[in-house]
Amino acid sequence: MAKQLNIGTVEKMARERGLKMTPQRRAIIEYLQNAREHPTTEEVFMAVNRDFPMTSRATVYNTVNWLRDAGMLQEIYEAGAVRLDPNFDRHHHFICNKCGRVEDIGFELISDLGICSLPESQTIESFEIVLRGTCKKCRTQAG
Amino acid sequence: MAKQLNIGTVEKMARERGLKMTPQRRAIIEYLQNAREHPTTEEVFMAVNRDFPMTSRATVYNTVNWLRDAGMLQEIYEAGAVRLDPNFDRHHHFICNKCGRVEDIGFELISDLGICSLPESQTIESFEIVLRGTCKKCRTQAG
DNA sequence: TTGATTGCAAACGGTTTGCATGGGA
DNA sequence: TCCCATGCAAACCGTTTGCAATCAA
Repeated sequence: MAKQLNIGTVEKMARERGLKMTPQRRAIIEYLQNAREHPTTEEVFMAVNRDFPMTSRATVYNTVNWLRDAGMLQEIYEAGAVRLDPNFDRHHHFICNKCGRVEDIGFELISDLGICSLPESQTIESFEIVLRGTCKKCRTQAG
Repeated sequence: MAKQLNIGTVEKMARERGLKMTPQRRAIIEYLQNAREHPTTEEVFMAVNRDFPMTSRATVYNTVNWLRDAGMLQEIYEAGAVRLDPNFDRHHHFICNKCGRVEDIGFELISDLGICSLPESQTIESFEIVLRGTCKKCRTQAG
């Protein structure tokens, strides 16, 4: 099972650290745990306020940073703004050159990364593969 | 030989497109073609002005965007600001988790990327591997 | 000569901060 | 009750834009 942002785990973590669960935080986490589109913080802000007014931008940023620092949210740096990924299991990314959509690629789908002759000047702790190309939607639209 | 930002190539490209070479552009390109540290635009601005006052921030951004659009400069999106990479040959990146330093990894040093079972919903045009860990400097300092 | 490029300053968009009010444990 | 969290607005920082003056071709 993939490690995925989950409100139960967040509540446990909050209790352990003496932090509080508020309706705003719950709404943000509930939106993020189902988000498949790697939303920006602005998109989270708008979506949450559609369902649960009023949550301020500052609260969205606070909550997102809190989750990120706790390792429960991955940030993807793209042009313009940071995108959020509730999947914190090891995985890779596909970025569409046309529309900018970011898709998760399961870690197990790419195998045999042969690091054959890296000079030993760095200690490698993790790696991620960023694939770029055209997504299904753009490919069928462009013909 | 790696494809590397080079003032001769830029001059040729400028001539072909009817664009002008100015002292400011020359200074920016000369700095970038020797830069090994993946500078931010702000760092380019400061370095160029140390040697060649006065070049405005706007000019640095214009020139960088022009080179990027011509495919002669790669941008690396990291937290905070975009970093610039005069190496536009295929290569991978190593990012230090401690100091944030970005190092180039030769494309040929990592082989055998086995894409074994990608669903065929995307067309892959390129890929880049982002390695994360501790760089030599931070490793020896931290002991 | 002439249109691309420059410097400047203001605008812009994403993110952070300070502070008084409000609310969860 | 006691802090933590909230909303708001201003600040911040990287980047873009508008404009008049300038300069490479």
